[in-house]
Amino acid sequence: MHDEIDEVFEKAAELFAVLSTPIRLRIISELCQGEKNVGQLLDQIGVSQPNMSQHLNIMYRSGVLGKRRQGAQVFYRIADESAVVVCRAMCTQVAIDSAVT
Amino acid sequence: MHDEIDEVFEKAAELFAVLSTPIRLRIISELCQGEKNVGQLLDQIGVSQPNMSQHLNIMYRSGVLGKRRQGAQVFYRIADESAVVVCRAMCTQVAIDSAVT
DNA sequence: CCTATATATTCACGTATCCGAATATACGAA
DNA sequence: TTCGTATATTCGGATACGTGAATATATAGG
Repeated sequence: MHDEIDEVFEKAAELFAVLSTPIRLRIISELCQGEKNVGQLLDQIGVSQPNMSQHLNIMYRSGVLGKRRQGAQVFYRIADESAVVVCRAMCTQVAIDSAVT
Repeated sequence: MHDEIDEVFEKAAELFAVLSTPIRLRIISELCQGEKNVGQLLDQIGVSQPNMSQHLNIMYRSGVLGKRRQGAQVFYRIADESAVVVCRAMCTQVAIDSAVT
């Protein structure tokens, strides 16, 4: 029983870690507008191409993003909508706190 | 404009980082049942006393927890309910995914 | 004041993370 | 096949994180 709970906490913690850098939150935010390829994301987010690739890979492996190859390009999309819900909740809360302060 | 958004992402990412270890999620879970002092938390969670103190301090400084001294003991409580909402959402999602798998 | 208990802080170490630079792979066009 | 573009991987260093051990502080009771 406690093992299962701990396992849930373990996985949840890993997912929180995936969301714990502003760059990845920005990527999620961009992809909320719909599928985009790596080049398009690079245009929007100030980050080197290899670094972008690494962030995308981390989110892909964690199941937050999905991807699809089309010719030479790779399009990424939100694969786990619940992650978006969690991000929205957190960002909304932070924004409210900032506004109040 | 974009600076403010980035600032929100920055702060949200920091909060996600606070939630990115299973021990801290367990602490939050315990404190959802109500205020507890450090000794009580130590009884429930297998972690050394100094380590517990550090995790509590991290969550306190980030605003997730509040604390109150009563004699020799210090009682911690949830201070940011929205963090709990976010945790619940994440843990629920993870539990559902596990169940489906 | 002295002691015991409760909690916090410091230090040192191992490990993970992030990033830049360089390189590698995949695909389309010619 | 060769070239150019798109994306991925690897490697290195710097920095941050989680933890245990030792120590420090705070409070209550005698």
